[in-house]
This record gives sequence, structure tokens and C-alpha cells, in this order.
Amino acid sequence: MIKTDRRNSILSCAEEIFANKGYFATSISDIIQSASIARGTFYIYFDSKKAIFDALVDDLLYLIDNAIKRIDISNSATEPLEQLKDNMLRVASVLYDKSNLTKILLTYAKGIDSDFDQKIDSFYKMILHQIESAISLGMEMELIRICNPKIIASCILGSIKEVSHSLIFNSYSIEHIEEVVDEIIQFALTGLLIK
Amino acid sequence: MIKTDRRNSILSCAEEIFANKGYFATSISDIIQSASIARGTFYIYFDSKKAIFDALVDDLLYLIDNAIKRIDISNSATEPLEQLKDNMLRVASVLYDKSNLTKILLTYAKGIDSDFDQKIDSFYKMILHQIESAISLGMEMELIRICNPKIIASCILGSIKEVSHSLIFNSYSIEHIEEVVDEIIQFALTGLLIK
Amino acid sequence: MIKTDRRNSILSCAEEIFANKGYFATSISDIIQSASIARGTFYIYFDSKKAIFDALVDDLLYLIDNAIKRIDISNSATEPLEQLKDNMLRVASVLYDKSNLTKILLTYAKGIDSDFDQKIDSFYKMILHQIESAISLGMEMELIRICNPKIIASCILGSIKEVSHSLIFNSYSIEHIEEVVDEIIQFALTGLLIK
Amino acid sequence: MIKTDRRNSILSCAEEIFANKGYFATSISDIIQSASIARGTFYIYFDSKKAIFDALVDDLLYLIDNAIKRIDISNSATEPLEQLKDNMLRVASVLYDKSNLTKILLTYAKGIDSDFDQKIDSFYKMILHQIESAISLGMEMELIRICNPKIIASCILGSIKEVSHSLIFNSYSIEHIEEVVDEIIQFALTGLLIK
DNA sequence: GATGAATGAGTCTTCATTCAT
DNA sequence: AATGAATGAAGACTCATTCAT
Repeated sequence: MIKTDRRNSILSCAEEIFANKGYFATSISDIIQSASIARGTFYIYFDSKKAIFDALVDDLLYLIDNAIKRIDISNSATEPLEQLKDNMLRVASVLYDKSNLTKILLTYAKGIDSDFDQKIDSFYKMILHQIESAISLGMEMELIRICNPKIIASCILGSIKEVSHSLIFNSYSIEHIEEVVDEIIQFALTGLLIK
Repeated sequence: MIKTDRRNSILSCAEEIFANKGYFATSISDIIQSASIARGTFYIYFDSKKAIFDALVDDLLYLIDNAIKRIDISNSATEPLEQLKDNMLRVASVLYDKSNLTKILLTYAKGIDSDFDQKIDSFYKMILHQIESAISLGMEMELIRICNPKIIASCILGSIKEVSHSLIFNSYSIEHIEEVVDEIIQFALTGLLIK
Repeated sequence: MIKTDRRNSILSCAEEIFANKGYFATSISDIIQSASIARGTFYIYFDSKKAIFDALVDDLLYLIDNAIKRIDISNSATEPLEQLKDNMLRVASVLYDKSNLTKILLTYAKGIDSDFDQKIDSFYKMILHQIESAISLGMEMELIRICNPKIIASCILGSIKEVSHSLIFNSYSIEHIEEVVDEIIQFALTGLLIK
Repeated sequence: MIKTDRRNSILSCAEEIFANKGYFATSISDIIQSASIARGTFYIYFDSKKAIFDALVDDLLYLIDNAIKRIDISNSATEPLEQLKDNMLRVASVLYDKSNLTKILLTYAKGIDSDFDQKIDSFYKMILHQIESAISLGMEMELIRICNPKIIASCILGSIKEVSHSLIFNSYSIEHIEEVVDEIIQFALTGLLIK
């Protein structure tokens, strides 16, 4: 088997197992059994259990990061709201496509490795920071009411995480995604009260 | 030492360590060292590592559960919104008081034990269900606009989780809590757009 | 079993096995089997395979070091030659007593650990340095002919090592030791030629 | 590449690595990387790791063996002492030329393989025996004083080993070799005492 | 002849749990 | 009740060797 293919095959087996059992409950034995390879073969492709987990998480973080485009507020651009929705749809599509990786990310918990903990932390901080900036900008442009951008950014990130969690662990089908994104945006923009 | 006191002392040591290192990175050695007891003593009070973790999480789940009162819509009661805010403040106060337990709950990850995974899952499902019911009720009473209660319930739970996460891991002081709760409620009720 | 006893028992089993099979061919399994303990028990007493080997070698180096007394050339002291012989007898007695440790030391080879390699190296350098100093002093005192002290120090150390090797691996009995020491001293002092 | 050349190229790479890292710390990976060959290629030329090590050591043992000529005591021959010195110079020259092999031999330790251990052992025993015979002969010819030939043979072998060790690991230059050999011979013949 | 992906036996090490004192 | 020495199952990782291409 070609090296790249084998590597991908191992990655994909590991992905599924990590997603279902979590990092600690997953053993190298689980992975090599699922990938039908020998113990040593695993270590040709990955330096350690940590390393393969890292590779998987990196993949997803990279994809999410790339799915988010900075909102362009020049007049020539499409409506900021439209761009926001596009961003969310792109992210949603990544999370949906890579639902196992998303499970891993959403149920990731401290304690594997401090470098690793920090990487995840930094990633979420970066996302929070982007949301916060967007809110602050909206406030300056008087599109968004006065609020505490830090708290609201957390609300928005939390909403996305939790909804994703709900959907992925209840295996929603892709068709509903746009509806879901709309619902979240609507909620964030206008709240729940009847006007 | 009285049995209950010793048990509590072990619990409280374990709580702090679990909160800071996570379940897997915490060893029985860590706990008995911090509690200044012998290895055997630990097993007099708790059946296993799982058991003490379970006891800790149960504590918090119980407190949170008790902090949430079903909203009373009889005329004699206070405003539903006021009741909602009181609920959130009570929960916030529990989370704040038991910040170590909250850390444990917020960074809990799959893989300790399937019974355990399910317990956490059920707990959140129950919370989601309560929020969902409240929203549905609000819709019936025409206080709340037409929306998908499942999704919105996730948004609200996610908001609360993520904001709590933010606050606890950045050690906010208790004084701000009411402000934070207000901000979340305001966000959920009226959204972000300027009217 | 008392901790110290157990530790010593493990040490002594390991000593024999290391002496006979060498560091690499000795496995932890060999040691625990010989000591009749469980795998985990070994690690209560020693951090690693390296660590127990280190402890053993340290023991011997310490004993050898202590057996060597600096030669006192004040008039009040016994003859330097007598002191030299006493030193050699004391060292010989240590090597004989701890013949397994001596086997380990004499057949030690690079490659276990660079820190470790250096420790052995330093030890021998220190011994060489002491011999060299003694020779230089003898030259100054005009007891010893002009020679290259570095080379001669190596000859003397080499003689001692090789003779020890011969004796230990052919299990000589202790009674001959004084005769052997005398022979070496005689050799070093007057050489082989008939005058 | 011609078969012999490739074989030699592998041998020479292995030689250097074994010399610097020792047998156990040297992996097949180290060798094939240094020799720029594929893993399988190594096994075309050598049956195993042991086998290549064996080949290297054999080389040196053969050269040393050949450098030593039995001392001819017929009247027509040169002085026995001159012959002795020639022997030592020839051996020294081999050790110097093949300093990596010499490093390997000098730091060889038990545990690779019992056949192998025995081969080294036998080699040294053979050398010891030759020295011992020469001494005994010298005693019969009344050139050498009465002594214990076994012990003295060990002293001489040990001296040569240790001095070689010193020189090789401190990278002496070839010019000093004759001086060193003279020093050792002088030491062995006349000892250290001022007459 | 050459390659290098694959193998799997073998090692070290960890740690939750037990139990005699 | 308390102790802590002992346990051993289980896990991660290494590396000499093989073999299909």
C-alpha cells in the first residue's frame, strides 16, 4: 500500500475510535486492530499516540480556521450579514463533514498534554477574539446595540458548540443545516421576545 | 477523625486535583498525598477512583438541579422573567461556589466509563428539556416568537456553559455575576440588533 | 518484608544477573523473577533499570574510592611503599568481596546512557590521576626513575584491572590475594629483568 | 556497485558507528542511513546485526594475531628484546590504523551472544598464553627473574589495553607511538625504582 | 541485486487495587 | 480504622528481521 494511503487509513480508523471512546480509553491496540496493521506499522507513521491525536485535531482546526473569512465591510462587498451566514455555513459544513473530528474536539478535555491543552485553548481564544472583534465593529457601525462583547462572544461560541454537539451526537442530516444556521443567526440578532 | 469529616476532606482534596489536572491525569497517589492519608484509607471511604469522581459530579448535579425551580405561571407568582433570572442567578451562584466542581463538569470528557458518560449526557439532556419546555410555554403564551425550541435550548445551554467556562478559568469575582446574567438574558431576549 | 531488606534483596539479585549477563541482556523480568517479586514492586524501589544499575555501580565506586587513602609522606608515617601495598590490599579486598559488582564494572561498556558513560570515565580518570600524582611525587623525591607518569599510570591501572579480571573470572580464592598484590608491586617497582 | 565494495562500504560505516555508540546503542537504521542503503540491502550482505559486528571484530583479531610473531631464539635471529619491541610496534600500528575497531574491542561488553563472548575471551586467553610462554621462556633462559608468569602476563596485557584505551580515546598522533612502546617495555623490564 | 513497507515479539513502565498487619 | 508494601494486568513503544515488488 502506498505510504500516503496507509497513513490516511490509519488516521481515519483512529479518528473514529477517538471520537467514540475518547483519547484515554483508546489504546494503540484498538487502532491497529481497526486498521488491520501490526503494532510496529503504527509507529512508522506516527511517533506516538499523542502524535496521531494531534494530527487529527490539527486537521480540523486548520479546516475550521480556513472556513472563516474576515468580514469585508467595504461597500463593494456583499452584506456583512450575508458574509456572516456564509462563514457559519462553511464552518457547519466542515463540522458536518468531519463529524468524528468534531466529536473529538467537542469532547476534548484537559490532561493529555499541557502543550496540547494550550493549543486547543489558544484556538478557542482566537475564535472568541474574532467574534468579539466583529461585535465591536458592529457596535461602532451602530448596527449592534451596546453590549459586553466578551460575554456575547462567549454566548455565540457556546451556542455554536452546543448546537453542533446536539446535532452531531443525534446524527442530523445535512439538509437541515441551513435552517439551523438561520435559527442561530436569528436568535443572536433579534432574540426571543415578540416585538 | 470522624468518618464524615475524613470523607469530606478526601473529597475536597480530590475535587481540587480533578479540577486542575482532569480525571486521567489525576492519580490516587495525588489524592492521598494531598489528603495526607494512606493508600488503604482511601479505599475505606471510596470504592474506586471512578467512585470518588462520581460522588463529586453527583454533588454538583444535585446542587444545580435544586437551583432550578420550575417557572410558576399562576397569576399569583412573580413575573416569569423574574423567575427565570432568579433561576439563573441561583445556578450561577452554585457554579461560582463550586468552581472546582464546575471545572470538572465543564471539561468532562468521554471515556471514563460508559455509565458515567451516560449520566452526564442525561443530565444535560434534562436541562435542555427544561429549557425547551420553558420556551415552548413562552411560545404558547405568546411571550416568545415562533422558533425551533430544540435549537434555541441548545443555544441557551451553550451560552451558559461557555460563559461559565470563560469566567471560571479567568477567575472572575462574584460581584460581576449579576451583570453577566443580565447580559445573557438581554441577549437571549432581544438579540443584538439595534431596533 | 522491611523496605530496606527488600531493597537489598532486589539489589543483590540484580547484581548477580547484571554480572553474568550484562546490562542489556538483563531484563526487568529476569530481576523480578530472581527476586520473587511482582513487576510493580521493582518500580517501588527503583525508578528504572538504569537506576538500579546506577545504584549498584555507585556502591562499588564508593567502596573503591574509600579504600584508597592518600599516601602520607611525613616522616611520622609508615613507609610509602607499605602504604601503597595497604591501599592495594584494601582495594583488592573490596573487589574480591564484591566480585559481582566488579564483574559489572570490568565489563562495563559504553552505550547505556551518556551520563553514565561519563561517570565511569570520570572515575577511572580520577584513579589515573591519583596514580600519576603518586608517580610524580616519587620522581620528585628521587625514589622513582624519570618516566612518563601518564603512560605509567595507565600501565598500573591496566595491570590492576586485567589481573582482577583474570582472578575474578577464574574465581581465585582470597588467600592468594596478598601474593598477587606483592607480585604486581614487585613488577611495577623492579621490572622483569634479572639484575 | 561491485559486491565487495558495497560490503566494505557497509562494514566501514558500521565500524565507525559501533565504535562511537557501542553495539546496543547502534541500530540497523543507523548503519543503513550512514551507508545510504535500503534496509533489505543490509540483509543481503550480512545475516544479522550480530554477524556484521562479528565480521568487524574478526578482522581486528586476525590482524592483531598476524602482527604477533613468535619470538625466535635461535642464534641467527635478532635479539629477543628487539623482536619483542617489533611485535609491540606492529600491534600498536594495527591498533592505531584500525582505531575504530580497537575502540570496539576495548569497550566490548558481555551480553551480545554467548558464542561471541567466548570468542573474545578465547582471543585474550590466547594472547595471555603467548605472553606467559614468552615469560616462562625468558625465565628458563635466565633473562627474566623468577616470577609468576600468569600474573605478569595479565599485567602486561592490561598495560597494553589501558594505554591503548588512553591513547585512542584521547586521539594521540602516530609519531608518539614508538616512544609509548619504549616506555611500556622499559617499565616492564626494569620497573620504576631508581637503581 | 535493491528496495522499504510491514511485522510482532519483546521491553520497559504505570497505577488502580488489595490485604496482611 | 488506618497503614503501606505488594500486586499484576495493561499499555506504550522499539527494532531486528522479512518479503513482495
